[in-house]
Amino acid sequence: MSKPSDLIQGTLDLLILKTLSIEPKHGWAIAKRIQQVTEEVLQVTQGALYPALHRLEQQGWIRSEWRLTETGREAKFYSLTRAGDAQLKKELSQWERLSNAVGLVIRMA
Amino acid sequence: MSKPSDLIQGTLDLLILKTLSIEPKHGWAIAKRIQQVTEEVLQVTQGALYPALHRLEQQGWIRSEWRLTETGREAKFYSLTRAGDAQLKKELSQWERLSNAVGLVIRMA
DNA sequence: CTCCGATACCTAAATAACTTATATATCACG
DNA sequence: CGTGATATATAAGTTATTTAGGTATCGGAG
Repeated sequence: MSKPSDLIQGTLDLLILKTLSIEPKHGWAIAKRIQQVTEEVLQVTQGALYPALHRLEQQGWIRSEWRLTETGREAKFYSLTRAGDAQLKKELSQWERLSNAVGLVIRMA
Repeated sequence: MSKPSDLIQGTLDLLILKTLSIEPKHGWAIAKRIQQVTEEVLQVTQGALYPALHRLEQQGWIRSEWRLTETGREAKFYSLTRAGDAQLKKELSQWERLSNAVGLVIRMA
């Protein structure tokens, strides 16, 4: 099944913000979605997930609200704030910048 | 001059190993090379550089030797070991795997 | 000749993000 | 009624980094 290998440090905020930019979701669903989209390459464990969500909420980038899931269970739904959208754009361009730079190094002759 | 923004956490070992796979270099020169190749996007500070070099040497992935630089100064030259070359390949494929996964998330509809 | 900026090495304290482990509770299913 | 999936959460420990120091040599300007 290939080892989990998890995350690239510092990208979790970006992954969460991007996921929420599609539509509001609760924590568990965010993690599931990221794993699904990446074909299980990225594993978002609870110990990383919940602190990250609280971090982002404290920054004012996301906001939460208890609602019912499709399956009728209580869950904390998070949605992107306007500031969060701006932050997402920042983190996206930062990621492009840095990951391209890594690419330059690993492809250097 | 655009903010430094430095590194993606966990990629420094890869950057160093790759740089040394071209040719042996001393620490200072490794840092300079990475900055140069990335057009100053990646900044390798000394506080990150030297501990990383010691880490890699302890793992047996690089080996060191005092020699003279082109400008006639003593410096510790590092070169890749066979194990280091294997490790480089591992880290390269790991990077591809993970950074592609991030790409999937940030490009998801 | 002396001072300064660049080269070259190094370490320590603090911070941040993550991993691992644990805890709780509900729901669906057999 | 017990188990596995859903759902949230925190605590302890690890690790890589940032920030801030410290040492020393060399070349060139003044």
